[in-house]
Order: sequence, then structure tokens, then C-alpha cells
Amino acid sequence: MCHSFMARPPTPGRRDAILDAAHAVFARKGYAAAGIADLAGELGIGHGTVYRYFDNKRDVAAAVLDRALERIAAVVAAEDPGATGTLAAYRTQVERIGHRLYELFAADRALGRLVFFDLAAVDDELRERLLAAHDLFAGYTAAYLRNGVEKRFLRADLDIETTARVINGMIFEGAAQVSRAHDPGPLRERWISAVVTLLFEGLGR
Amino acid sequence: MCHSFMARPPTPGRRDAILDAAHAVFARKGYAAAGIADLAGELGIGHGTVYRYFDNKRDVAAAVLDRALERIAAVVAAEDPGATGTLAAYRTQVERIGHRLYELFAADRALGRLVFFDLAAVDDELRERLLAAHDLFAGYTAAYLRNGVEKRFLRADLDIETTARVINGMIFEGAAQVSRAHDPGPLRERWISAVVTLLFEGLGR
Amino acid sequence: MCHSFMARPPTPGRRDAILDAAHAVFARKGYAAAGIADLAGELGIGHGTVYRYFDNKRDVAAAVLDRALERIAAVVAAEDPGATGTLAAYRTQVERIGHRLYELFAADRALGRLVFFDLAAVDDELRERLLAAHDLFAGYTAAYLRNGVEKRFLRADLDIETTARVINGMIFEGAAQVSRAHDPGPLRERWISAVVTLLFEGLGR
Amino acid sequence: MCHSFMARPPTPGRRDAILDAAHAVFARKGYAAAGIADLAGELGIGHGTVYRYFDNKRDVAAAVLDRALERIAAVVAAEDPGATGTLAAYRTQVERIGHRLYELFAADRALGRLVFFDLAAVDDELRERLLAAHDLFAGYTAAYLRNGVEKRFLRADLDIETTARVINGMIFEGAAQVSRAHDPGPLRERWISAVVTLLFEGLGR
DNA sequence: CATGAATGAGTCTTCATTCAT
DNA sequence: AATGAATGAAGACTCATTCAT
Repeated sequence: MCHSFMARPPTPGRRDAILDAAHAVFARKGYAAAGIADLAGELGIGHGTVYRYFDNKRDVAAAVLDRALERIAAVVAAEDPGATGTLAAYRTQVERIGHRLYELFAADRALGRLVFFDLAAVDDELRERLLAAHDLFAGYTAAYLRNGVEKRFLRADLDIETTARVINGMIFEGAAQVSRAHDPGPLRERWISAVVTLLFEGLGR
Repeated sequence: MCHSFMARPPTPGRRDAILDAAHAVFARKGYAAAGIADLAGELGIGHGTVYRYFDNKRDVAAAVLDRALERIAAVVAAEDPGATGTLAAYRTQVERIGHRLYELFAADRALGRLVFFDLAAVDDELRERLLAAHDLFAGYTAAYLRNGVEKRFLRADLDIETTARVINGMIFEGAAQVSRAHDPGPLRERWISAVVTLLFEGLGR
Repeated sequence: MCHSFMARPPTPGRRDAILDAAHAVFARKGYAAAGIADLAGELGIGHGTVYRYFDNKRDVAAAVLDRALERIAAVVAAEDPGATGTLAAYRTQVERIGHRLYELFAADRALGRLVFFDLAAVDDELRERLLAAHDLFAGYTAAYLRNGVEKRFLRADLDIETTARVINGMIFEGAAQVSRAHDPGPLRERWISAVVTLLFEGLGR
Repeated sequence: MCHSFMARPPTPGRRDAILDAAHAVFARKGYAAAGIADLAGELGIGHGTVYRYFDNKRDVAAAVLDRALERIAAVVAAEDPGATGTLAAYRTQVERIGHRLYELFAADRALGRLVFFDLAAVDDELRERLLAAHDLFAGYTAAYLRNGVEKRFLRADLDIETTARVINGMIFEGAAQVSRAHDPGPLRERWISAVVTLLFEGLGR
């Protein structure tokens, strides 16, 4: 007998599976060139099914972006900004965060392309969401800096807000490079080393 | 001599006018949402006319990107990497470049959106072109660093290539911020100051 | 068994319906002047639907041509070239084929216009396909002639290949005339009679 | 001084030159695919110039068709239908016409493609013009047949009108074959021979 | 007369979205 | 819930034609 009148609940995990597929396909073909049929084809499901889990294509992109940003935020937020009390300890903390971040982008080559290139071009709202994440990340970095200033191991005259963004700019440019690289391994080490040297030792002799 | 039989020559500046319009429209609506008719409408010309100067929509975007990158390159390349012999002089040089760059992005608010968000998403080839420009800009910065190392006012153990990209990351993140800001004036000063402080004085006390 | 989750299957006969419509519309307006919207309008379907069954407009024309040629080939191939052993029997066979062929073109007035005028002008490849059909039809006619020569009721010195095409030329010119005629009835009889007289009795007294 | 106010007469021969170019280009690319710019490009003139000699593209095609049909008519009409008094003389006359006709199509390979394929598909009116030419040619052939019947060297019971078209069908199918052939030489001889044999000796033994 | 820059009507084609099954 | 057939809005692009020079 046919049970079509019973509302079957959404297939568990299907939403995530669609986001995984979208993550891969958007990164491979670009958002504009990727079709809903491509996402569905990647999963072997009917493309109408995508619309049971998302309102429209843009909605999928928004969710992909959100998930990507959450993964980055998880790395950034994993440390406690108030946990360090010395410059050396902060340096170690920065190195640790850097390693985890570059690990993330090295492990998922699609991530960088999505976050740095494709999804911000979808529409104004998504670009704002990306920029809001930048603000969030800058807030985290600022918290580290503020802690350092308060604990007196960082310069008292730092423009904390701006310096936080400066530092994030260095780091995310590095993430972008790691995403591009054929072999991200050596690049990652060099990048972290360059950032840390600059931050803690400066350019001059 | 009789010119009465000569056809109307290509309208001088028409190609540039189309690129100007495209620059504005792509930045306002985004590349995907902007139609050829929007570009033509902006200029009050027939949309078929656009196709006399460009092969297709993507070709317009490519030219817009190239022009944008050339304007940035002109700023980056305006200084002589070998011109400085002391750390103080180099610091002044960095401040000068920073001012000109932020001036550029402050004066043309569309520029940042195009270069940092929209045009890289058009297709693979444009993204590669943008990345090639990054490489080029990194090369310029590296030349400054190399000069400093040779002249002994910068640390001998610098990873020049990577540090160049780190520095560019800081600067271009700043340009992106200036592009976003409602009032870029104060932001620009703070940013340059933060970058310069970091480069030449470091985070620590 | 429960089929409630099955999508709607491809509408049976839809492809043929589109070809029927295209057959009519191409013959009425000509291939170039007919739009995909005309085909769809003829059927009361959305014009996007046409693209679910055909790659593009030219592809529709190719299928229309193939179907038309198959219908002609079915008539030409209905008889057995080796079935006759006397000149009189062959004459009867020729009359039978002629009747069926002219019947086909009289019943479907569009067929002649498509095959003789419109579809060969679509592009080189369709013209080649039409010429290949001519070759095929000439092969059939040649088989009849070869049978006649072998069975000694036709002249031994016939240039079979060329004569086959000569005969087909007569017949298809007749088909073209029948297609044009307002009332094909009498024309058909006169034509078959003229062809048969010429073939079996000659011009002279 | 500039004399642009004086109406300069049309460049002599320019109209024919355009028709020559159109003849070649239409045959090479097909009417639909050929642009006015292609015609002008072939001649090295501005494409606006074409409009000084023709109202529009279709008008060019019409003139090309007319010229082509006139060249064919000239061959068909070169003989005097009443000039022969015996079957043998008529046979010779037919051979002579055939040779000249195939000579025409062999010398100008474009002619067949234009007349048999491309130009009839331009629009209804051009197709009618082609069919009118067929009628005209049939009239000539009928005049030969009528002469033969009157002079008693052809069968009295001939359906002259229809037989004339049957014969023309044979001949023009031959012309189409000659147009297609890489080397029309041998084909031409075989074709004339086949037609003449059929007309004057028949298929049977 | 000759030119070719400009135009925009017209069409094909794509694909996100809907919805009957 | 799942499917994929159907839809049609939307837009890129072509090119015949016009007309200022």
C-alpha cells in the first residue's frame, strides 16, 4: 500500500550532504556556472530534492558560506584570548592558531576558493555576511591584542582595532596562498614563520 | 582633400567610456546581475554597440579588471625599490606608497569591490589574472625587501618572497577596508599607521 | 507497489509530437522563419520543453529530415528488387512503387516542401544527409535494374548506376510536382503514366 | 574642393560584381549563414555600399537567382524546337543541349548548389520564381516534343506536358549530380548517355 | 557615391523553480 | 519525501539596415 499521505521526515543528513556537494561543486565550477542539477548529480539525487532542503540556489550558497565561516571561526575561537601572560606565550599561541588555520585550508582546498573568491560575488547580502565574519574574526584578534596590552607585554599605544585587521589580513592572505598551492606543506611553514617573525621581531635588524 | 566619402571613424574614447560604465555598473550590481543593456543604458547607447568594441560580456569584465589592475600597478611601481638606503627612508617610502594606494581606493569606491570581490568570480581565467597581479605586486614588494637586506638595514634572515606576500596581505586588506568604509579618510591614516608600526616597531614593547 | 515517489516519466509521444509540429511549421514558414516558439505554440507547450527533447533548433530539423527520409525509404524499400522476372512484371512493380510514393507526397503536402526545398538549406550536414538518402534510393533503383539485366529482360548495356539516378530524378521531380499541385490526384496518374511509358516504350514511334 | 553634392552615378559593373560575390558566398556558406558583410568583404568594399545597389539581402538573393536562371534558360533556349524533322536529328539535338547544360554546371560549381538547394529556401516568393523557371523550361521541352509529335517522329499519344517535366527531371537531377561531383567530366558523359539511351532506346531489350 | 559606426529587433538558449505523480 | 518533466523569465548575442560623414 502506498503511504504517500504520511509526511515522511527529511532524510537525516541529506541537508549536509547537499551542502557538501555544493561546497565541492561551487568551488570546482564557480557559483554562477554550477547548476542545481550539478549539485544533485554529484549526489545522485533528483534536483527537485534540493528544494526540499533549501529555498533556492542562493540559499544553498548562503548555507555553504555559513558553514565555511563557522569552520574558520571554530579555529579562531579555539584559543582563549586571555590565557597568555607573556610575549613568548602569545607568540606560541599565534603559531598554534596559524597551524590550525593553515591545516584547515590545506585539508580542504575548496574552502579558500569559496571564501576568498566565489561566494562573496553571489550577492550583496552574502558579501555582507563575509564581511561580518571578517569583523568577527577581527574581534577575536583584537581580544588577544587587548589582553596583551592589559598584561603589558604588548605596546600600549597599539591601535587595537586596526592592528587586529592588519594581522588578520596577513593571515588570510596566507590562507589564500595555501589554498592555491599545489603542495601547501612547505608554504604553510614559511608563511607562519614570516608572520610570526614580522609580528614579534619586526623587519629591521 | 575630400573626405565626404569617408565613413564615420570609430568614436574616440568610446571603448574607454564603455569600460567606465562597466566599472561602475559591475561594482553596483555585480557582474552576474549586470546586463549588457545596463552598460549601454548607462551610456545612452545601443547595446549592440558594446559588441563593436568587445567580443562578449566576459571580455568587457576582463578589460575592466586589466584596467583596474594597471591602475594599482601604477601606484605600486611608482617608487624605485632601490632608492632607499636606510630603515627610516624605507619607512617613509612605505608610508608614501600606502597613502597613494589608499588614495586610489578611497577616490574610486568601486575599485575595491571589483578587484576584491566581483571580477575574480567571473571565471577561472580572470581569477588567474588577478592572482598573477598578486604575484606581480609581491615581486615589487620583494624588490624593496631585497634592497633592504642588501643594504643591511633589514634583517638578513628574512624569507623575502613570503614576507613580501605577508606585507601585501596587510596592505590589500587595508585597501578592502577603505573601499568599504563610508568615510575612508580616518581609516586610511589609522591603517597606514598600524601597518608601519607593525613593520618597523613590532607588536612587543 | 508504491509509485508515489516516482517522478513524472517523459511524456510518451512528446518527441514525436514536437517533430510533427516542426514538420508542419517548417513547411509552412520555412526553417529560418520558424522559431522554436512557433513549434511550442503549435503544441501549446512551453518552448523550453522543446529543449528537453532536442539539443537545439537545428537538431529538430535534422530529426524532421530523418523521419521524412525514412518514410520515403519505407516506400522505396517495400518491394523486393529481385521479385520480378519479366519486363511486364517489372513495369507493374514500377507502377506500384510510383503509386505509393505519390500517395505519400499527396497525403502529406508538407513533405515535398521540406525534402525538396527547406531542410537541405539548413546547413552542409543536412544537405549531405539528403544527398546520402539520394544515394540510398539510387541504390534501390539500381538493384531493380541489376535484377532486370541479370534476368535478361533489361538491356545488357545499361549504365546501371547512372540510369538508376536518371530514373529517380524523373520520379522525384514528379513527387515535387505532386507536392505543389492543388489537386494532386490527376497529376499523379499522368506522371506515373508518363514515366512508365518513357521507361518501357520510349519516346519514338 | 568637395563634390559630394553632385550625384555620382553608380560605379559601372559594381552591381554585377556584387552579384558575382553573392553567387560565390551564398554557395559557399549558404544564404542564411552569409552576411552582407561577407559579400562586401569578398569585394573589399564597405557593406553599406551593397545597399546602394540592392534594397536588402533578400533582394540580392533574388537577383542572384534570376541571373542563374537566365544562364540556364539561355542554354535551354539556344536551340530551335522546330528545327528537327527526324528522330535521329532530335537525338542529336538533345545530346547537344545536354552537353551545354552540363558544361554550364561543371564550369560553375556554385550554380547547382544555389539553384537546387539554397535559394529556394529563402522565402516563398523565390521558391515560386524557381518553380516558374521550371515551368518555363518545361515549356521549352514541351515545344520539342510537340514538334516531334507534329512531325510524326515521336509517339502521337505522348502526354506532352507531363513528359516534358519528366525529361527535365532527369536532366536537372543530372545537373545536380554534376554539381556535386569532384570530377564532373566522366559523370557528364555517362549521364547524357543514360538519358539519351532511355529516351530513344528504352530500358527493355 | 562610399563608408562603417551605430542601432535594436528578434531569437535562441539556459536553468532556477514548480508541482503532478 | 523524492522525482524530473515542464515552464518561461531573462539575457546574451547577431546582423540586416540606416545614415551621418
